[in-house]
Amino acid sequence: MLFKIESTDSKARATKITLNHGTLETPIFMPVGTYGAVKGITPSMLEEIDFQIILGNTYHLWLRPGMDIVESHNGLHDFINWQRPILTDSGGFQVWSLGKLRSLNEDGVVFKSPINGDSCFLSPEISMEIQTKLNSDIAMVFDECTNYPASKEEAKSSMELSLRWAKRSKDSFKSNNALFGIVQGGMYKDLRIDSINQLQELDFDGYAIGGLSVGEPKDEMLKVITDLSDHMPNNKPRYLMGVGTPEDILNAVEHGVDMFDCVMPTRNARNGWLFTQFGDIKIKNSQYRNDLKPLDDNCGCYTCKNFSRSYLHHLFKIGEMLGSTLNTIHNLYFYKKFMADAREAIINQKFKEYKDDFFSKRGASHK
RNA sequence: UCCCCAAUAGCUCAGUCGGUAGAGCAACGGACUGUUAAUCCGUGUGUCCCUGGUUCGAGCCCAGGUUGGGGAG
Repeated sequence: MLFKIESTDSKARATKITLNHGTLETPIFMPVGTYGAVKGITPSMLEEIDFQIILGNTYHLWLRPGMDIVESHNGLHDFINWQRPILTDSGGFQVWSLGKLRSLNEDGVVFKSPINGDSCFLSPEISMEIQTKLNSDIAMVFDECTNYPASKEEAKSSMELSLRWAKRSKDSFKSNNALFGIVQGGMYKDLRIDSINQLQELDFDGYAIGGLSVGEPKDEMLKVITDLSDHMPNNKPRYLMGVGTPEDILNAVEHGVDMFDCVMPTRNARNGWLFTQFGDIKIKNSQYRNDLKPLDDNCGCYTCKNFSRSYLHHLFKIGEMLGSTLNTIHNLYFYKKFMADAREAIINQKFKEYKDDFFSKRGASHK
């Protein structure tokens, strides 16, 4: 993996990350394709919008279709016909989200498969083995996502377990792909700094901030990001996991984060929530029933260039899958565009103006 | 002409022993942050077909009628 900082504007950075299947230009948003599919949209549409990397998930792909199927395709890229970079999450977050269905010990996590109730076991070593078979360009260490809220003792012991698992992940990872560490520590600044410092000693290819967007208030999330901004290594990519709204993302870019993923543009699209530069549109609302305008006059996406709000309203109301697809195209294009604009603004030393303008156009309710 | 059946929310229908009614869908809102999510959560004032009767009390029982469906001549 090659990493190069091209430009900075205050703490915000524009960088290039070269991986085995291609190069990322940051700040970058990565659409989520948990099961090896970005829901509602084809790989060719993703290429047309020009996404440079998508996510897959160790946990889900391991349970279904299983590694034998992926291996018979020589890895995830051929299985899903996506030849650009892929990042895989380790399964830590998914196992955490199973809640009561799991039990955790030093070795790893025992959980019941939500698919058939089978007892399954996931550990750092197994997660690394799966991710190696998937051949993702970026693998993530197997971590424990700390609950919110958590006492300092709980957050500390969770963070320390994640560190021990990070070391085991690193030790067992035999691949020429990249491996990122994940910072934990709850909402506690000293724990977060301990976590990043100790992860750095293990020397990962990049560092992710985990354990956010788990129900905490926005100001606490932003505080963790700002607490960490001066402690994360400059010469490596920084990835904020699972975030978020456009405003959350730009706030994090301002504090030096390079990479983001979130289900929000794709999931919200399917649920009729469309993002635009002038604020968000809930397309199912009756006010759009006979609205002949596109979602956004200035948007260059396929949906906006060809279809009215009225038509999208109709498709949503009748439950037509084309509505999900057109909405997904629009939301992903919006995310791609505002990230590309942010990158350009950083290169032109105008990030602060860009961000202020973006926030004010979208309205105060989106902070 | 007679017999039988039905009539309850915009639609399709529940409604127990008589105690002034509730589901699904639709409609209208809201939510969604490393996807168990094309998902989830809210919002129901309605001549219970009409008119009488019985009863402390009727969507429910009785009588007559209206409308619709089926059957017999």
